[in-house]
Amino acid sequence: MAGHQRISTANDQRENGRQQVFEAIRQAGRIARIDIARETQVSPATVTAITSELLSAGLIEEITPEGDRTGAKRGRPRVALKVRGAAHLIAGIKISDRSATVILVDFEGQTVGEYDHELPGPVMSPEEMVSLVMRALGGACNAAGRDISEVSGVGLGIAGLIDATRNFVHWSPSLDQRNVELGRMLSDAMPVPFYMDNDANLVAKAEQLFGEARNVSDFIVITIEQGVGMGIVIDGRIYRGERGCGAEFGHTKVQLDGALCRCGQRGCLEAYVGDYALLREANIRGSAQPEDDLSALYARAKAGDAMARSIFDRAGRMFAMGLANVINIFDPSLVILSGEQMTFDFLYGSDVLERVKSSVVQVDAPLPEIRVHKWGDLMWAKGAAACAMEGVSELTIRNLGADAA
Amino acid sequence: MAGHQRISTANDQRENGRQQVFEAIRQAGRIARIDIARETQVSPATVTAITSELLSAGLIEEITPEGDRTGAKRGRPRVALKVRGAAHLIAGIKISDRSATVILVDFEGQTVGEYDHELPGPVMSPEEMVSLVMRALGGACNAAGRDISEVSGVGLGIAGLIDATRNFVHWSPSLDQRNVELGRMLSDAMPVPFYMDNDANLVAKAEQLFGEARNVSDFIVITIEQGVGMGIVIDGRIYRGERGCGAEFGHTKVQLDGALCRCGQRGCLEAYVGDYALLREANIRGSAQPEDDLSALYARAKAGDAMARSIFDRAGRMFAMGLANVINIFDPSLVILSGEQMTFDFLYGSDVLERVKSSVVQVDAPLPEIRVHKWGDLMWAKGAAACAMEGVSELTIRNLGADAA
DNA sequence: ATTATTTTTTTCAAAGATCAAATTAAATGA
DNA sequence: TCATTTAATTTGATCTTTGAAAAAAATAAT
Repeated sequence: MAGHQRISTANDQRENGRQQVFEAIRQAGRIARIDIARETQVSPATVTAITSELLSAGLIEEITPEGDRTGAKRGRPRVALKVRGAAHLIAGIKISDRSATVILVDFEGQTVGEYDHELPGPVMSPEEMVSLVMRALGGACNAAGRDISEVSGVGLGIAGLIDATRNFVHWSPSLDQRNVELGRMLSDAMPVPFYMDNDANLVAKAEQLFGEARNVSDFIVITIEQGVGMGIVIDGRIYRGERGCGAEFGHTKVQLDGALCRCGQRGCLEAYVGDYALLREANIRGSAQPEDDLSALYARAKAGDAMARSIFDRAGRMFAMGLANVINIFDPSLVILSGEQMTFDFLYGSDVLERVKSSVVQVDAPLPEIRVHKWGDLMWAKGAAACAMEGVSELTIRNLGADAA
Repeated sequence: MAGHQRISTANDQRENGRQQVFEAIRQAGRIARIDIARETQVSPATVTAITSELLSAGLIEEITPEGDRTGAKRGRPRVALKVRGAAHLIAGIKISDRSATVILVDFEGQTVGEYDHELPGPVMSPEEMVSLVMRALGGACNAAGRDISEVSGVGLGIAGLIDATRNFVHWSPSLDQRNVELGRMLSDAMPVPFYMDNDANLVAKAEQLFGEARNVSDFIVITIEQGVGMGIVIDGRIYRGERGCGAEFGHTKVQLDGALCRCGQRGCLEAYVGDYALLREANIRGSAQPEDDLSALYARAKAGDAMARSIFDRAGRMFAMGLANVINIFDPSLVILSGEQMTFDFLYGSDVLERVKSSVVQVDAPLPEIRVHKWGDLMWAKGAAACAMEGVSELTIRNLGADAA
C-alpha cells in the first residue's frame, strides 16, 4: 500500500469529480465555472457536465447577476455558482458541563438558529444523554420555526476519548459509563445521518470549512476547554489514529513522574495547565484563603501576587514545552490556538509563543505560523455542524450517482 | 481540499492501475493474475490488460511452473507473476561517521553486491561528499562486476535535518556547512535518478517494502544511531511536514530546562539517551576513572555498578516517556523499534516497554503493537536502496504511459 | 445601428478505460 | 476420450474526460 490512488470505475470517477467540484464551490463561496476548471484542473466541458448535475439536484445555484457591471471586461459574462443554502438544514450540538448548545445552519453554513438547553448535572447515563440530545434538538427546531423532519444531518461534540470512525465513546466526562456505543444509540433515535467527534476535531473541522484553515491542507488545532485537546489535519483529512483516540495532547507527559493527572497517570500536560491543576497548586502553596475561583486567582496574578504569578508561569512554560514537541514532530505549516478568554492571556501570550519558537528545532526556514483564533461561544456547536455538513455533502453526492443509475 | 481524490483523465487512470497492480505484485512476491484482481478489486479483464503491458515492458515476468503439482486442484493452473529482478539495478548508499556503505540490489530487492568505503574523516565539505559518493558508487559497481551505467537509480541516506521533497540538507553532522543543495549537486554529477532522505525515513521505507510493515499503511519507526530518529508513515506515505524536517523525535523535550543537547537547546530526549549524553553523565558523576567507552560503561552497569546502572536507568525512563508521548499523539497500530545491539538491551528492554504501556492513555482497546526489529549493518543502505527503488518504479511506470502515447 | 471582438459556456465527436459476459486455454476426474 | 473445473483472454457495451467547434452574451468599434 504505497499510497497510490485506488483504481476507479467510471462511476467512481464521476463521483470524485462531483465531490471535487462541489468542494471547490463551497470553498470559494462564489465561483464561475471557468474558475472551477482552472482550479480543479478539470476541463470546462466536464465542469459544465458536473455543475449541471449539481444544479438539477438542487445542491448549488447560479447567482443572478447584479445590475452593477461597471468596469466589466467584454465578452460573455461569467455567472457565479454557490452552494444552495436551502438544500439542507444541518444541526450541530455541543455538550459541555453546564448546557447543550445547539446551532442550526443551512447548507451554506449560515446560521439559522441557536438554542441553549441547560443540563440537570454534568454527568449522565447514556440513555439520559440520548433523550437530552433529542430534546435539545427539538427545542432548537421549535425556536427556529422549523420542523425536526427538515433536518438532514446532526453532528454532536462531546469531550473525551471518542472514536469518531466507529461513533464510539471510550470515555467522556459527561457520561457515567465507559465504552458506550453512543453513536448507534443516537442513530437509532434519529431519523437522519448522525456524526460525532471530540472537541478538538470539531474545531479543526470548523477551521477547515469556515475558519482560518480554509485553504490549508495540513494544520494542527490546539484547544483548551476543561482539558487540553488537539486536532490534526493531514492532507485535508482529520488524522484519528488506529483506535480513533490519537491526538491526546493533554496527556502527553511533560515531566517524569510529575504531577498527578485526573486520568490517573503522572506528568500529563493537563495536570499542569488544566483548571483543576492550577487551583490545586494555589491551595497547596499555603495561601491563607483557600481558592476555588480561577479568575480570582488570575486577577491576583495580574495584580502582582508572586505566588499566583508563579503558578501561571509554570503552566505557561509547560504548555510551551508541549507545543514545541508537537511542532517538532509534525513540522506543520499552521498551528491554530483556540480557547476561552483567559486561556489567551496566560497560555497564548507572546512570552509563551516566544518560548515555543526557541524550543523548536532550528533551521533556516520560516517557522510554522502560530495563529490565535478566539471564537464565540458557538464555536463548538458550529464545529459539530461542520462535521455533519461534510458527512451530508458526501452522502448526498454519492446517492446522486446511485439515483442516476 | 477536503481530501478527495484528484479527478483523473483516462491516461492518469491507467497509470494508477499500473502502479497499483505493480505494487500488488511486489508486495506479494509472487501472485497469480486472478489474485491480483481479487486483491486490488479490479476486474480480471483489466488485470490481463495491465499485466500484459508490464510484461512487455520487462518489469515483471511469469514464473515457469515447477514440475511439482501434487495436490493441485483441477482447472487451468494459475501462473504466478513476479517482479523481474533484471529490470533494474538500484544502488543505496548510507553515510555514517566512519564509512560509506553501498548496497546494490536488483529490482526484486535481491542483494547484488555490497561495498564499504572508509571515510577520511566524519565531516566533509559538500564537494567532498559528492566525490565521495561517486567513488563509493564506482567502487561498488566494480566489486560487483557491473558497470555504473547499468544502475538506474541511486538512493542516499545521511543523518541530519533533510528535506527529502526538495533534496535539501538543512543540517547534517557529516557536512561542514548548513543549507546545502546536496540533491542538485549529486543529481548533476549522476546520470540517473537520485533520491535522498534521512536515516529514520530510510528505515521506514525499508520496513514498508521489505520488512515488518509490508501490509501496514500506518506505522512509526524509531531508530537509535548517533542521535534518535523517527519515521512516520501515514496512509502508506512518509509524512515529512511542511519544511521536510518533522519527526524530530530526538529533539522533543522531556524535561523543562533540562540537560544541554548538542543542538544547543535544553531537555531534548537525545540529551538523555544519546551516546554522548550517557558518557557525560558518567564523567560528571565523579567516577574515579574517566569513562569514554560506552560499552565498558554498559558492562559495569550489567555487573551491578549502581552508578552506571542509574545512568542507563534514567535514560530508559526518559525514552519511555518520549515514546509514550508519540503513541499518545499518533495512536498508531504498529511501532517498530530499530537500532544496534546495545540499544536493544537498555532502551528496548521489557521494563522500558512496560513503562511505555503504562504511560499511554488507557482505553479498552488493544495497545499498539511495539515490535523490535534488529537489522544487520546493511539496514540503512538497504533503506536508501528502497527509496530509490520506489522512485524508479514510479518513474518507469509513468514513462511507460508516455511511450505508448 | 450594425459589425467585430472577446470571453464564457455548451455541444459534439473522438479516444480510452473498466467491466460483464462470453470464449478460450489448460489442467484433473471419471 | 469426454466432462468438469478453474484461469486467462477477448469482445462488446457503457461511461468519462477532453479538445475542438459552436453557441451565447456581453462590450468596442465603425
